[in-house]
Amino acid sequence: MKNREIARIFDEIADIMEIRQDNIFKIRAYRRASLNLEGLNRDLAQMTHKELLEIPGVGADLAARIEEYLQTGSMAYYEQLKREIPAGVFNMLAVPDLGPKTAKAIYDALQITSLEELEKAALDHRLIGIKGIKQKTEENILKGIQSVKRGRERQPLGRMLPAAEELVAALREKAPIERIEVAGSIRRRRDTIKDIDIVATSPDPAAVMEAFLGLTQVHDVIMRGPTRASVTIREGVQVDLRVVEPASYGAALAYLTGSQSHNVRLREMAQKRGLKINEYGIFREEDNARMGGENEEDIYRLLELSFVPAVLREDQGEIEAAIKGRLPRLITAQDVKGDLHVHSRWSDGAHGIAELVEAARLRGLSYIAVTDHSQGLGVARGLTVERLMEQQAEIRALNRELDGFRVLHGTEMDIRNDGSLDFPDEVLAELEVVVASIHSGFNGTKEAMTARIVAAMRNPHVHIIAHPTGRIIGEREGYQLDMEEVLQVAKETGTALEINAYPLRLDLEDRYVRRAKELGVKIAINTDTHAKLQFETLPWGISVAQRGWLERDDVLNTLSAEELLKRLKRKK
DNA sequence: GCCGTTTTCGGCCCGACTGTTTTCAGTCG
Repeated sequence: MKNREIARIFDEIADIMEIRQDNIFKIRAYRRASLNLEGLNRDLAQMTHKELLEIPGVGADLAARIEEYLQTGSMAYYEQLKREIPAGVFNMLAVPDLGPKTAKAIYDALQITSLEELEKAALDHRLIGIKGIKQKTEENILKGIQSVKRGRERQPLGRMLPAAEELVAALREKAPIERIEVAGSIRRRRDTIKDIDIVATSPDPAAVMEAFLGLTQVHDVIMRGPTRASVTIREGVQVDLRVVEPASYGAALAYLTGSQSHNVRLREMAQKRGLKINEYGIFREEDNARMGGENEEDIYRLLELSFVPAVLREDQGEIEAAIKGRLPRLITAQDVKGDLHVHSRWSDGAHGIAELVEAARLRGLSYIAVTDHSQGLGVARGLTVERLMEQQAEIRALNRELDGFRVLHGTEMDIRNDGSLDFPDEVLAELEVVVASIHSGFNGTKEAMTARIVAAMRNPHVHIIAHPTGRIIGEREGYQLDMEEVLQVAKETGTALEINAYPLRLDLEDRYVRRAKELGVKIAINTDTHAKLQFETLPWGISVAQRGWLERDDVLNTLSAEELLKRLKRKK
């Protein structure tokens, strides 16, 4: 998928134009388009010209550049701009706090062409004396180079949300705090996170700042002011804290939650109504009278918009929907009645089926499908046909004893390297829920991997494709897949795709979830539980579903067990 | 370069913090 590449190119074009001191609004246009492409829920390569023009911030010119890149693999305008600017200036922009102005000044003075040369120049104190640079700035540039070397990859939500909640708990303990919340892309539940944003109110803001800077997790202080401080924590992740007056809490929370594009849109709308939105509140332009800001709802109300949940704030059509009052009624965890992907001790799970039932009941579920691995997956003690049938007998016996809860018998069947399935049709016909997935041969070509999944979906007994891309966030990329093809065949065959709620999977990705909804492809939100505590991960999957605009009826396992079984039989 | 329940031309979100400055430019989010 070229979306990220093109987003990066637009951002680099903006960088170069900034160095050239081009028109600031033209630069912003490229930045805005870049942001929106990065968060886009569709594969650019699959979109028509008309659809490209519907992307916020993309007009005729940028659509043409996107198409040029998709067709030729390069963008003439970008290549030309890059030739006009020395590589040295460009390379320096990677250093935090070193922007286009300073980079150009350094280049003009020293003709530096790489970060290595920049580091050497800083160590030799040759930067001092260049316009606006003294000792402190030189030191900061050196620090910045170190942080570039360490790298600052986006981190999995699965690790950053717990880290953020730990910081909030520590702050609550050490300082007087009224309201406090994790904001930013964590609150929007993006699957990867760049930094942690926290907003708080307190009767003693200075005490909160002091407590924050003194937390044991804090590794380095980047900046500190009366209302705002930035630090890095162990993992090299940046944490920003904002402390505001209670009357500003909602405005600050909205501001820090973003996305940036969403906020810019709201501020533009406010402007047209003679209002001004900042992180302190929403004000009337003429006399600066405060109209609201204590709660986020004030902002949407004053703009005559439906309240937009944080998970939707990506400037991907939610504002248009909020104007018309047509936002989705997002699915909640309470809507989910069962879990269709659960492992027991029969294969690689840690608990017996009865224990799993008990745990699922406590979570408020009324059914689970036990889907242990199939025979081909030796490492996970996959079940032979004989063992599968023994398991069926145990589940039938258990169901006779259960009241108000049902165990469905299923399998997580391996899709073999050649696209064939690990159980024959007559065995699959015995099962109530057939989940199929790939566990090996991840290095196949896009065509081969797509063909494997498609072959599985074309089997009339396969109900759900589990963790469709196989990715583990921060550890391994998913295998290559033509997701549009997969989605089309899912629609055609009536096969559901899984949102795997395991925090490091979150696979299907949100943008494909939204595409699935557009096409009418059903989604199952499953925990892939291997130990009973893992039922607790359901909310992670719900967040992905919400980011994909899903409502209750888009999700298979919001049905009762009876309705579900009826639905699943329809495929055969 | 984009965009339009005031506009197809003339606008374009808003503020904090730092370092180097005697009032602000640069950078970031």
